[in-house]
Amino acid sequence: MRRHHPYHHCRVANPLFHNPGNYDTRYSRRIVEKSRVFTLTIKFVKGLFNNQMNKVTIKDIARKLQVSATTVSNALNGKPGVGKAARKRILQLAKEMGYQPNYFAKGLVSRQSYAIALVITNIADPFYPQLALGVQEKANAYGYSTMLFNTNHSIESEKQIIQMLGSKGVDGVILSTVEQDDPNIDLLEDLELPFVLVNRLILNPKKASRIDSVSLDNYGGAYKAAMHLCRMGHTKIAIIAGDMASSTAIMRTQGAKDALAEFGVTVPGEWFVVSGYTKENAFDATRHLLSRKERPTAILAQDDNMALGVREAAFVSGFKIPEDLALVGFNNIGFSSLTGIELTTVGQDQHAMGMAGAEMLIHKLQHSPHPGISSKIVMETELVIRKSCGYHLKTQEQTSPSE
Amino acid sequence: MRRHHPYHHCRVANPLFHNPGNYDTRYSRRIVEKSRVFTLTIKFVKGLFNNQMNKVTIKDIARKLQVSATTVSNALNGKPGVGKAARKRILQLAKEMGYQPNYFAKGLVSRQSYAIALVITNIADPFYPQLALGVQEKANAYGYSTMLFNTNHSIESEKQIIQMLGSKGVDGVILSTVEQDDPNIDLLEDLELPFVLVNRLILNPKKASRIDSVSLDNYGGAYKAAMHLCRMGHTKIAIIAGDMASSTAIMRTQGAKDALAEFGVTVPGEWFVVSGYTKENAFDATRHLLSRKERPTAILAQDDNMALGVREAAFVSGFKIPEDLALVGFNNIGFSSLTGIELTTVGQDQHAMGMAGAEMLIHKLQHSPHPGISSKIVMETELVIRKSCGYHLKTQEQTSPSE
DNA sequence: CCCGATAACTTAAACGTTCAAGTACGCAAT
DNA sequence: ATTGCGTACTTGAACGTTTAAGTTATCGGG
Repeated sequence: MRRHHPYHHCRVANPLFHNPGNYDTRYSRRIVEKSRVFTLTIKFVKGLFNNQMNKVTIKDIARKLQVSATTVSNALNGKPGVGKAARKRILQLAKEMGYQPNYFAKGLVSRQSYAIALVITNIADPFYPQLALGVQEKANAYGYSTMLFNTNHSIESEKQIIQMLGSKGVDGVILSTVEQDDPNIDLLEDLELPFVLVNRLILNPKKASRIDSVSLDNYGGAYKAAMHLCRMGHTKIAIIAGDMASSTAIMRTQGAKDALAEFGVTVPGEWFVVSGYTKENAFDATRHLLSRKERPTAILAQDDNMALGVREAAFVSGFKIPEDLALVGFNNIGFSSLTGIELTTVGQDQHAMGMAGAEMLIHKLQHSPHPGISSKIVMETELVIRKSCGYHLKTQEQTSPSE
Repeated sequence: MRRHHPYHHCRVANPLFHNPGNYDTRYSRRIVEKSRVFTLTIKFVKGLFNNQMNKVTIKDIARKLQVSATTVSNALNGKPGVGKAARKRILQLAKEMGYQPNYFAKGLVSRQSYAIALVITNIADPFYPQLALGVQEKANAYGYSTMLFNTNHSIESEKQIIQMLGSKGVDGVILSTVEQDDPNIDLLEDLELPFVLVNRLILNPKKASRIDSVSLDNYGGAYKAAMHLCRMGHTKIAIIAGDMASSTAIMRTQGAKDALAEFGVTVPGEWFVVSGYTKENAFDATRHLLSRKERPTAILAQDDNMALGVREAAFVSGFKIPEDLALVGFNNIGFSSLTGIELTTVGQDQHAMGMAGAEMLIHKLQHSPHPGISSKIVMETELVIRKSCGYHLKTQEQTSPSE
């Protein structure tokens, strides 16, 4: 007996086995292009559509109970000056009538929205969801809600977002800037919008003392990672950076170079590549890197996403990881621990970072005018050694020449 | 020459080579526990800390130009009834003084906040970031901002969020419910908060006709996936579901079972496992499944995360994928295409889904009272065949017995 | 018995905007 | 010259809440 439904003839799309080098972002792109939506609009009858919200206000409650609006307000907010009996009746009736305080009226007089904005480069980067979750959990715990904005690494778009926030009524901003010494920080200061930086650190000494931040010990993390490669005997090491504009990239580069310097290793110019922050960018950069005559034996990618791109490029170019090429990433995103990937990387706790950022901002909002104090949190990193660096194959480590 | 800095003695943490079976979420947990933060508080001098915002208002502008507030308002909003010269002067001065409209006052009278809420189960699930991005991009394009909330699969927490939203002044809600027939949908209706469902579909016919949604063709996707396994000759197939409460899981299960039924295959009770939505849940479930005497030759995981858990469990139990066990996932998250993972899965376009949801909600908000019309969008899926199902090893397919 | 203090309440203004209803004025048609 | 009308503008109320400054009534102490 044959069932009838629309999926009977199941189409097999883009069978990758026809395409053995299967690292392919065009693949996902193809899906995107192909995805169709079909809409069906259903009519139904509904008695009367009541568009205007017949919201119950404080005044409605006051009228019904023959008291003043102020008394109702005080009762609802647990303020003194309301008798026990009256308070009880008011709370009771408010509940019955389904009273919901009007957010706008409240905000208009109190000048507080209990909303904060989280402005990051891109929520689809696996680094950020955990951070966003941390921010949101902590904010919620304090009664704040969180608005999310993505700058897509564009200064211009960041500027627009911040300007918009100025009149959006958020109490404060948690920002992961696009660039080191981002001009939009000045904008935030001009707008007198309280903010903290997250995953970024201001290096400019003129501003640094003024600006709160929760950052990562990127220097130390990269130092440890590079040190590790040196100890494994590598001297031909390439670095693939996302950009050189953010404090993150600057510190990671510095940390790596300082570690290498201790072993007397330097990275030649053509082995220091600034590729952009995506897997695809790193893929292209690595293919190029590996096509030359002189090849590195190890690559430090400044981000796990990029490391995954390096990995794919190595495979496509016919190199094995770690046998032919050692690879170290940064961030310890969820997938780097999977069997077959086992990426050596530098770990941290994005969730805690988000929580710390939110806590810091809200503290600032609530205990506002501690003039002249700024605080910085720097979070520890941890080198997570897996198989992509080949450590499990080695029997003996090099020691630092200086030790 | 020895450089001095705090990272000289670089600690190597948790070397996984001591721990060969390295699938270990305790691993990341350990990092979380270990992550320390160190705070340094820096004092600096700042002239006078001006806490109260000396915001410029419409009245300030009006006073300076000797016109009424209404005229200023009209000029700024591009409304008619303002002379050319006056309009120009007003706009000019507003810019000079850095006028920012007060969001609360505006909202109080217009009853619009131009903010929508996106309520999902968990932003850290790789399914959602792309969706959130889509929502946010579309919302921004219409001048709306997006608030993000996570329910963590808890009905209670979802309820609290929605109740809070009632007085938070959002114009509408995009919701990915925790459960099929979620009681909080009634709550949203009671609060008269416009909403659309995303990644969910209401099956209950009494409510379905009233509720807007953007969902996935989960039935069709699962059907295709199961069909594929059958065509490859599998008859011993297990299904690992996240839950059986959401429409997603219900439809995926139904689709798979219908496809299997066409080949006369049924899934015995102990091979249909409801594990929970995480990689770890699926890992445990699979270990249990594979420890029995009678084992399936293929597993349908209803989610790529879970499929990755299945994969790790298979490796730990000593089985190879796809040789010993075929594996199919669902969602086509970014990492399923990596070399060495190459998960066969069902793809879709989360970004487009988010855009469609936002578009639908905003349309609803702006053309509000079309009484008696609800719309549903069902998005297509696509079977993405990679290596985890063993298709690349096969030479011949089975044909459906009914064909 | 009166005074001052405290508690329970009320009044009215304020927050910054929009909106409905007005006024004033110039200009064209009668 | 009067009417009518459109344009440029003003006035005052309204949105729902909080808050400062009242007004009563009650009570205990001297």
